[in-house]
Amino acid sequence: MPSASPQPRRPRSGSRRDEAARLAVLHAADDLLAEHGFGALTVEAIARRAGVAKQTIYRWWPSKVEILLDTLIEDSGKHLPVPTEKPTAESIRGYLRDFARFLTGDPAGKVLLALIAEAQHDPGTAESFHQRYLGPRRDQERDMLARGIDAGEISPVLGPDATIDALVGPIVYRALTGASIPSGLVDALVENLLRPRSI
Amino acid sequence: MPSASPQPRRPRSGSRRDEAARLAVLHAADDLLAEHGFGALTVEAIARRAGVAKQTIYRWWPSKVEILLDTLIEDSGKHLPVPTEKPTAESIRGYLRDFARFLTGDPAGKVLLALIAEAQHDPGTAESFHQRYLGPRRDQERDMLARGIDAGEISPVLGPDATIDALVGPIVYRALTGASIPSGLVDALVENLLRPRSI
Amino acid sequence: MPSASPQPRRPRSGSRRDEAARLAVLHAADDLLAEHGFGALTVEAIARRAGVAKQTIYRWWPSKVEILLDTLIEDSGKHLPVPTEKPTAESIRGYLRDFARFLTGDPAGKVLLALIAEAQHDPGTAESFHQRYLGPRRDQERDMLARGIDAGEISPVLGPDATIDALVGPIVYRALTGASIPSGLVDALVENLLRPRSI
Amino acid sequence: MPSASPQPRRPRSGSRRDEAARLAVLHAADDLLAEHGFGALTVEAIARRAGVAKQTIYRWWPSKVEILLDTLIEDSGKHLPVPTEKPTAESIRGYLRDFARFLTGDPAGKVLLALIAEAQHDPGTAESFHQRYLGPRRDQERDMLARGIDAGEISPVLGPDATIDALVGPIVYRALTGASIPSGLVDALVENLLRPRSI
DNA sequence: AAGTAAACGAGACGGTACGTCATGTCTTGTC
DNA sequence: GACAAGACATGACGTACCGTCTCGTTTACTT
Repeated sequence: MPSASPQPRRPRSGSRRDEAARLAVLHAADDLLAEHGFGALTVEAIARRAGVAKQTIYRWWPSKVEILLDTLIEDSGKHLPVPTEKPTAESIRGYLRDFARFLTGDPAGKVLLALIAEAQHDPGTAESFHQRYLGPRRDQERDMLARGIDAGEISPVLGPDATIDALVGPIVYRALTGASIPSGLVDALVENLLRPRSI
Repeated sequence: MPSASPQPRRPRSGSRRDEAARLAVLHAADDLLAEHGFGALTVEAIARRAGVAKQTIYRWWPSKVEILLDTLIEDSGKHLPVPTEKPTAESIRGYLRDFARFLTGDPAGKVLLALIAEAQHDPGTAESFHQRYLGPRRDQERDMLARGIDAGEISPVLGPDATIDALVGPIVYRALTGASIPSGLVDALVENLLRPRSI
Repeated sequence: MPSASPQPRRPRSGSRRDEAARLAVLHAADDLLAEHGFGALTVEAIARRAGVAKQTIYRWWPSKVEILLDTLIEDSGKHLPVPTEKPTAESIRGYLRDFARFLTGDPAGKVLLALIAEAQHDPGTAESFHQRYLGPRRDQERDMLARGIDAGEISPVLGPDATIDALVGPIVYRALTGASIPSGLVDALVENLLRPRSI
Repeated sequence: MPSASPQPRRPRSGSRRDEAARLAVLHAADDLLAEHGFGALTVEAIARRAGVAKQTIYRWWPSKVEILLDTLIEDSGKHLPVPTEKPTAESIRGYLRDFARFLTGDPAGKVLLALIAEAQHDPGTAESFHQRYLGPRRDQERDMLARGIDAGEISPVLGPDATIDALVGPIVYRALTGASIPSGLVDALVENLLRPRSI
């Protein structure tokens, strides 16, 4: 269970990091984003709502984006795990449906969308977002696909990354444009891009 | 060809809008975004670079987002027209390839990505963006598809909107995550989602 | 009856000055000062309330101070004439009492106070204020005093200007500090500074 | 010797007020008024010249008028103390002469004139000016007078406040109208309004 | 138990941008 | 040519956050 923040830090003396403050910041950020949108997500507002000094935030997070990344990594690990066993076509379809539900229904989905957005505005965010979230998750998804291919369950018409983008892209795009994601769309994507051998 | 700015406004007397100022603002915004990123795109910076008073900007645009929308509408009309004649599978493939090139190569493509991003942060932007850009363009794209179906050139496996999202989504998603868009991806999407009757 | 504004102007061709506009501006300025104070007295507000274009104001008055001067000269000529006949000690006392009433009661008195104030802030105002109002009025007051001395009615203990300042100063000062001006004060000043021969 | 600024403020923790910034603001305001007049006295200009952030000014002073009041209170306490011992007619004459010199010669005198002026334009200024400057000083002056009377040194022909206004009014009025203040004027006022028993 | 050092709340500070207002100049079309 | 209308460049307004920097207080590990 690695902490998302910089270093565990084992000081030779003195106080340790205040876990209550860390959680308060994370929750305050989450709540502010959910309740008032990204525009209201300022360091000052987070500090105010968390009952924490600004300095405490700056001490542990280089930017508010990293706070969001911390919450996203934690939440998406819990609410949207990449299937690691029995990678059938069916389980992949299930993962994509969960992903659609996560994006449109879960508050943490809003965090993901906000980070995709912020990455367009700021190169530093893009860098961090890839290294801490997109990259690791993509690795897991590639694994999932590879195991499905090995098991003869699927036979994609595209290379691994292109396949994932072709599956995930429409879902993300619809979420970004505020559209709903009908399960028929997911099914059709899986049907046509993974070509399960059953056909 | 509707003007991108608020209202044509034909006052019975008094000065008319200064076209030079309008263009200076549009170009300043474009240039700032391209050169220094969205973070540097402040109303003050636009005014400074355009040699224009802040008030002149606020007089004609409710927000900097509308400035970007104006440039996007103008530029994407010029650099990325939706094919209106002979809608063959081939011309649709061409349109999508142009779209990919627009997103990754054209400065105006960055504007589109920035607006998608900003729409996540601000509901007002989302609203405006849909009404002034996404909606009208989607209408043209639906038309293109419909004429292709009528001509017997294509036979999509999904409904019109879902088809477009399935084609465009992966392209946009790769652009948003900073990935290149190989033409093989576009070809495969067209191949598998439009099922041209020639197969 | 000289017009207070620049020149009567007898243009060889074209329209003449619009008297209605001139009066509208004067009254608007007066009303705004009376109703909302000097802070609300902007050229824009005057134009708005007078139903007049800003340019019309700038065409005829170099600054809003000159507008106030125009109204002050007109009003103080009407409401507070310097006694020109029979300059007895009594009539001088009467003039000073009228002056006190003018300053504290008449809306035009507020204009005078506002001009004294504005003259502290702006040298141009000071210059104009002296030449167009204070100077001429002081000349009349000096005349009044001189005729009183000639008639043997009064015998001031100070020179003419110092006498007038010693009489007028306390009245103005109390008005400036928002204090009332009891008639006893005026009487005592006259009593002790003019030394009427009756004593 | 009460501090001129709002509240001493003794927060239980956190940074204290930066005395250097406070002085820089006071001096910047003084200097700007002296060098470029009231028109140049903007909060932005003060901040610029003091090398201080605008917010620092707004944090401690509700308006630029209060800055001037702070400097006036400090300077007039130093350069123009009200005599507290041996209140002879002579010492009162001296005080009035000092007052005249203060108004026409001392930079802080310009501050006093500017505040009298600004009080005409803005009721808030008037209120503050009375409570923080005019009132307390008037109290001291009344004391001075009362002790002079008790000592049998003077015997004014008017009540206390009227006497002070009759003495101070002409001095202030001449300063406001840009006139010099000859010592003969002060002497004559004292002579005729205080009736020292030696006559 | 006393000493010490980091983390903490509070918040002042120099900045930058916000969106609004008034300035004085100008241009356009009407009378 | 005067006028109403109003666009324009300029610059100050007062507010909100930014990220940095002290302050004292608390806390927990030394010694």
